[in-house]
Amino acid sequence: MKLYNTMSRKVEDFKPIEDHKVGMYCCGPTVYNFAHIGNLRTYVFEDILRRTLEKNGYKVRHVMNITDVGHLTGDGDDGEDKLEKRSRETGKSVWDIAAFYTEAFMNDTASLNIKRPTVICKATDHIKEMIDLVKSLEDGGHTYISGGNVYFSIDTIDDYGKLAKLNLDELKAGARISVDDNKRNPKDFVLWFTNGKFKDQVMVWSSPWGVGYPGWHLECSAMSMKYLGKHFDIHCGGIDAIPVHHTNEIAQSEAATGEKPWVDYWCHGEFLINDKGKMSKSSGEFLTLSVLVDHGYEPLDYRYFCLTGHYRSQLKFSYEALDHAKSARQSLNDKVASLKKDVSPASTLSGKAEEYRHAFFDAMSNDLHAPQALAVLWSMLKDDEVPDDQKLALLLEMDSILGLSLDKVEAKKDESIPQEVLALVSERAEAKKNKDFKRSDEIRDRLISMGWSVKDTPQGPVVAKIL
RNA sequence: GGAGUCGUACCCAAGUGGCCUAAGGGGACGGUCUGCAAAACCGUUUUUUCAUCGGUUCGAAUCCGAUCGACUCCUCCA
Repeated sequence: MKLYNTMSRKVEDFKPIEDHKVGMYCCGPTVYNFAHIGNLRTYVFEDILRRTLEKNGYKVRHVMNITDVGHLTGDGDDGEDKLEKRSRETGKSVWDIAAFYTEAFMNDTASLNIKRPTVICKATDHIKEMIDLVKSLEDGGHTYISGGNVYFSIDTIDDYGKLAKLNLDELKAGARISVDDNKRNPKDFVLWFTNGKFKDQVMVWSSPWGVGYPGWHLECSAMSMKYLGKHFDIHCGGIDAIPVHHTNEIAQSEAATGEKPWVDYWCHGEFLINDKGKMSKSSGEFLTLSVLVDHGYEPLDYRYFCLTGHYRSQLKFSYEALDHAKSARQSLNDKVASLKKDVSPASTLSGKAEEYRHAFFDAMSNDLHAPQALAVLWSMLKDDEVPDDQKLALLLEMDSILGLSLDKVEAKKDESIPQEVLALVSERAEAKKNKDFKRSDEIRDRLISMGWSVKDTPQGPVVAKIL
């Protein structure tokens, strides 16, 4: 399979460190608020990546962190911890805030049918590992203490910024940001903050440098290496993480272990944007999954919507576009339901079906070209040369990557229809037989007002709940 | 100020030198079917057209340049 590697800026053949196994680390959420649908796009992308790897025969160890501490609202030491800020605003404890939004996040991802990572690790449970990492950096001469904080000195390594292809001289010259006077180099970053910066900081731990809390890049390095080793296959995140977060992770991880490369493949998801540009928690409408649900969409409509664009392209969100995805998914589900009613999935595929199967999985295995794969799916559905039982079998197999829960779509049945409705339907059939169309239309209108639609097919009337 | 991405038919969105007279979905419209609808199925919207202008090439949506427009990053952010 092929994957685009941000480090090389090329699509590369994927070769794992160990045969048939993949270690994959994904930057998780900072749990000070709900995730918006832009955040969630990245987790859908990572889920598709994981499922595609699994489909290609790899056993995937998928690790994701929960950032429940130390994520500052600003750079340097002038920002405020987001959790503490939220705590102050709401009157709840930081621990309650973290627990609440962690659960909300897990619910969101579950409803999007995102597979649960193999390991979910919280930053606050790994302070010791972070301190150890700082210690080894200190032993290696990569740190200095200034203004009460422990900094990583990027001038102690010779390839800082390689992931983002940063030109350090130009950055300095064009720097727009206020430079922290405590830093020797403007791009140096804090490994450990000591206390005394903010009053009433709740989340603090003792360390060799005093009571305080970790810098926010530290957790991903410490936890990924704890669960995946000093060298692992894939590290994922949003593209915004490239220039600062991932750049700093690489710097501190490779400096700490002395091993390069730390990670073989860097995979980044592009942004979801709207008319005004990037979705953000601070400006514009704060679109969460539950807002979409309130508007009458199902979470999987949004998942389908994500699949219609390539993960490395910006995707434009609008309710109109989401409606398209909803309609498409509805008709896919209808197709599956009617196939399930008529046939059982074939145990083997042949001829044309096998060709579609290859086309689909080739598209997915080629840097996750989901839109192409969907096109293959639809062409296959419309192809009369593919028998229905093979269509169903292939759809279900495709869904192992798409994750649209096609396996849970129920075969078309009349079971859950109330007696009252059934009685009206047969009364209408009787009226139609007697050509009493006035009466039959009355009944149809009444059924519609009750929330049921009637469709007259060659096989007789079909009743369905109006959604 | 610096770095980079993108602009595809009504909408979303693939395609990144010849198999493109541009996938797929959505919408709209027309047809079949129907007492009428709905659903389903078929067709049209899509023959030089891929922001505009110019260039390279036997050949460009795809490469190069300019222009216009949109966006992202360099600052917490998926």
